[in-house]
Parts: sequence; C-alpha cells; structure tokens
Amino acid sequence: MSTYPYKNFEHAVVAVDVVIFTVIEGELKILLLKLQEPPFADKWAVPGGLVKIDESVDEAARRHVWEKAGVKDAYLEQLYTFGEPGRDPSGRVISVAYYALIPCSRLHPRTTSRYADIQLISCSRLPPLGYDHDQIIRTATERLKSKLGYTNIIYSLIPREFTFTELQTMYEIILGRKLDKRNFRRKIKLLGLIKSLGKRRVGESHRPAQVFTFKHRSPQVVEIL
Amino acid sequence: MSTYPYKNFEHAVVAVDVVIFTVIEGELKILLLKLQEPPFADKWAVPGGLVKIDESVDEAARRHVWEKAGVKDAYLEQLYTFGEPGRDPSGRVISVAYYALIPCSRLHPRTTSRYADIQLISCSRLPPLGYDHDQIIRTATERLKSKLGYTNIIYSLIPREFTFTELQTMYEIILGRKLDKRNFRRKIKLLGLIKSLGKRRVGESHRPAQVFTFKHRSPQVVEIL
DNA sequence: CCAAAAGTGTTCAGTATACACCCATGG
DNA sequence: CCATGGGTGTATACTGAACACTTTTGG
Repeated sequence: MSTYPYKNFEHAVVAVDVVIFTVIEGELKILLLKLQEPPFADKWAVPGGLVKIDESVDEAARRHVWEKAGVKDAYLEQLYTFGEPGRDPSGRVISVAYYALIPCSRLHPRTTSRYADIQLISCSRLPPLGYDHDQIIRTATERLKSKLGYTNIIYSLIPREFTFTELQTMYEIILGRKLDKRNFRRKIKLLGLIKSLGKRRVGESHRPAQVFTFKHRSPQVVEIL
Repeated sequence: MSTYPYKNFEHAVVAVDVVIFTVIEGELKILLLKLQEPPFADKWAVPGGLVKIDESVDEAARRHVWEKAGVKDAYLEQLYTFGEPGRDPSGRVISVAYYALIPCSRLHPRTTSRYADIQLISCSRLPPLGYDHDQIIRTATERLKSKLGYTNIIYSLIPREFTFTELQTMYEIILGRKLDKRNFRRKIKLLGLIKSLGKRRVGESHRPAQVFTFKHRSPQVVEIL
C-alpha cells in the first residue's frame, strides 16, 4: 500500500451493521448482542464491525451473519448508510446497514467472549439499544414489510417445506394484520411461485395439509399483496 | 483526535458520488465532469469526492451539488453504497451514491481548474464513464423512474410554475412513454397536489393554458401512476 | 380560416375484497 | 362425536385503460 494516496487524509472508517430477522414462536425477531463495554455497556446492538481492507462491504456483512448466526447463504440486502458524525462516540464511523433473513430452522446464534449474551428478541419488545441501532432496526423493519408486498423474498424466511397456512401466517406475523385465506391462496397459486410436494403433514389432530415448497429460491419482483 | 481508536486499522475511505438529474430540451440529462488525470483521463464521471471528517455523508453530497451545480437546496436522496475493492484503482474507496433533482431553470454548472469541462448529457447518449459510474447512473435512473410512480418528487424537477401539459411531458420524458391526457389530468387533480394560480400562459399561438404550482414542496408518498 | 395545443366524460375490463360452509383427521 | 385447522367459489365494488371531439388563441 505504499502508493495509497489517502494516507494523510483524516478519514472516517467504514463499518457494517446487520439486522438479522427470523420468525419464531409466532413473532418477528431480531438477533441482538448485549454490549459489555462503554460507552454502551448493557445496551443491545445488532451484529456489526469494521470492513476489512480487502473485503467488499457485502462480504463484511455476510461475514458477520456467519460469525453471529452461523449461516453462510442467508438472504442479505443493503439497507442504507448511516453517516452522521457523532453516531459512534468512539470515533468517526460510517455504517452501511444491511438486513438478513434466515428461517428459524437454520439459525444458530453463537456467543463469543466479546458478546456473551446473544438473543433473539421480538421486534415489538426491543430493549434499550446502543448507537443509532433503533433507527437502523426501524428502517430495516419498514423495508422488510414493504418488500414482502412486491417480491417473493419470504422464501428466504420460511423453512424449505411448508403448508399454505404456515405461509399465510408468516405474512400475517410480519405485516401485523390478518389476510383472507381464500384470496391469499388464489393469489399465491396464480403467481405459480410454489409447488406441492405431493405429501401431507400428518399427525396434527386435524385434516392433513399439503406440503409445498418454492419452485425458485431467488429474489423476484412479483405483485403479492 | 488523539483518542481516535482506529489509527492502526488499515481502512477504506469514504466518498460520495452524486448523480444530478435535470430535464432540459425534452430530455433527461445528467451533469458530468470530464476527468483529466489517470487512471481515467478523458472519461467522464459524476461529481463526487471524499467525505470530510467533520461532515455527515449527506452534507458531503450536498456540498458537491453546490460546488458543481450551484444549487443549495436540491432534492437529494441516498441511493446505494458501492464497496467493492478495486472499484477505484487508486485506493480502497467506498462510495455512497446519491441522486439529486434540479429544475433546469435553477441549475448553474460551474467549471473548476480540476474539471474544465462540465456538461449536461442525455441519459440516452452517455459517453464512456470512469470508475463504476455507469452502474451508479443505471441505479439512479431506475430509482428515479420507480419513485416518480409512487411519490410527488417531480415537484423538485419542474419549474415552480407550469402548465398541465408541461407536467405531463416531464413524466413522459423521464418514464420514456406516453401517458393519456385525460387519465393523467383526472389522477393529478384527484390527488390535490397542485393548485391553479388563476393565470394563463399567453402568446403561444394556441389556446392559453392555466398555470399551476405544487401546494407543497416536500416529499410525499402518493400513488401517481 | 387554419394550425396548434387546451380542455373535458364515459365505457369496459380486470383486479381486489368480502364472505360461509363442508372435509379429514386425532383424540 | 367433538375440536381443529384444511380446503374451496361467487358476487360486488373499485380501479386502471382506452378512447374523440370542442374550445381558444395567434398568425
């Protein structure tokens, strides 16, 4: 890096912060770490950290998802870049925020010595947060809700095999409102995004439900709601 | 900054790049600068530069709009952050891209010693661009088109006073397709975003048109198209 | 009187919404 | 046989799209 031209420029440094969503126990939850050191000791924060000199910003975000949630191929999307001086009291840090979607079945939170307490916490009962992470989480939640309506990204949040009711319930949990069963099923069928696996979910003290899966697991723009 | 904690971290630095749009001569145009030094001599680029240590990223973008276009209160919106290593051959620069909207009547491009050639160039006839600015411009153009459809931001691109046809033409130029006059007028009237100024555009060898203005000049989400 | 753009309603098709009952299973 | 969720169709309101003629001015 001897030719590095910005050596004498007093810079900001770049970090990423990742809001990791999952749906579990009938709620939309976020993976949070308990901070142990000042200036935000005992506050909570989303996973994040500085971007290394030789990795892309996307890679940095993916690395943090892997380190804290144990998943390598989560759905990951850049949200917004937060760059107010003063958002991090310990220095000029500009943060590129991301959000990730992980089905609860695949998520394995990992504690580390630096973050002894990692928890999935419901979006509707957030604890006091450090930095500007409340703002980041609000932005992420809005984006997720909005994107559910015009893309198929829910495929990345639901287990590979699911029933129609499970799919509908997942929408209802995230959107925070009830949907009409018949209209929902007609719409989803018409879009042709999912296919029946020809088997049934048995042993549940009611009529067995067909099991479905998404035909494709890649983001598409489609009018869902 | 003696307590600055990241001194020994080999960082990326942060820049902004701003795609400045205007509509003039019946076309959507972008303000471009001709680069004069390697590695992109004779290529073109959008205005941009490093973020200063004591300014927010938004402020840096606004500063570049002022320096190159002579406008202080343009509509400005963050687009996306481009952070691949290698996007700038001269060092690890992460760029937060913005786009700005300015009515042609208010735009005053300014040359500098560093950028002797500044031009407004049609989106449909872009010259060879340096860095990843073609990608940034594509992203900006898509966002602008999409946002026209569900917000009122066109207020920031049209002169303060305008006729109904001028408003419609501006949509048509940006979207690249014709709209139906009667449907368009009904929709806009129904939304109640604009008001007649009670005067007419005279002297144009056809029936005089009413002159309108936007009631409010702040971004709102409304279903336009 | 001719050219040019302003201004104005109705019809139709497609989509979104509201709504209720029978079915299959486990206990 | 009872409780529980699975599964299905129709009628109505609303919204978006297509479409043509008269008016007013300047030259």
